[in-house]
Amino acid sequence: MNHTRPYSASLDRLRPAGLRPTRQRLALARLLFETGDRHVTAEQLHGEARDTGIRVSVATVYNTLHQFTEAGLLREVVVDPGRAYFDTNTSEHHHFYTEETGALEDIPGDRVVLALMPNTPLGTVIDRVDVILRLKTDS
Amino acid sequence: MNHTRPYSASLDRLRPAGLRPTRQRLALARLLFETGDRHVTAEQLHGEARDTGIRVSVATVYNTLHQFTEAGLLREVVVDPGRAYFDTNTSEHHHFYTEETGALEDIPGDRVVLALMPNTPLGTVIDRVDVILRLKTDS
DNA sequence: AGATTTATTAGAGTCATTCTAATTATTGAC
DNA sequence: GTCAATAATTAGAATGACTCTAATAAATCT
Repeated sequence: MNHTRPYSASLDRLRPAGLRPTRQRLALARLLFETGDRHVTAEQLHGEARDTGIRVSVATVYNTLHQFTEAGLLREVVVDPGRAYFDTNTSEHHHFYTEETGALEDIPGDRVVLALMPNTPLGTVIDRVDVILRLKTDS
Repeated sequence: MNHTRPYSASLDRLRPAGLRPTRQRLALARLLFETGDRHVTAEQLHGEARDTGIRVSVATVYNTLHQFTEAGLLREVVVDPGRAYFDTNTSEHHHFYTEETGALEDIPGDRVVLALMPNTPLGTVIDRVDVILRLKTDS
């Protein structure tokens, strides 16, 4: 970590996305991107910001997560009807999800291979392929 | 369709699940299972019941969908953070989902083949594998 | 039939998320 | 740098999907 220009990496992410480097966006970008790949909910991120002494409203956390997703900096992962997760790893990969605990993690490397590509319904094309391995604790 | 004993098929579904054959459950079962495979939300099913002249509360629609799912008569499909879909096809299969329209449909037959099985995290086993092909309308 | 158990219900409550309209920050032109 | 123009942030209200509560009603058991 470079403590002399702590925001420069985040700045470089926002600029090409056409997002003004506001105090809130820079701070949230640091929380999201400076500790390796991670999965967060809006509530979690808002809590972390609070704990780090950053004053940011819930609305801004939601706005920022969606703007980052649009800009390709984040990817939304749909595993739970009722809460949205965001993944800082935007490369092609899949997920383990443990419903009981809410734990969401990337499936390492190329451990999932899809041999597929059915014909899509008329007038549509594939936008994304999501594979979720739903886990339960073994009893 | 046998119009002389219109509820007998539904009855036969409820009995083994240990669910009392109430007026509401029988009516909802008919809506769900008598028109081939389908995908519904609670709101949709409640609307259909209303339109068919069945008086049933929202709470009961939710209760019934969850009880049917527990009993293995339905399967929940998670594609949208914010609304739950239920699928009357409980056999192993996967889904197309078009976010723009909310359209959810089964992927026919064996058109998806997963070659996988990564090691799961310690203390867990795979409960279910979900594959969602997210579609967009081609422009 | 009467007692017991289980379901249903209306409406209040909750939770994640989005909206609104007012305030504040950032930018671009001078 | 200053100032207007533009865009972002905010608190709090609003929404939407779902769950809970505790009272009533229906199904089952004896």
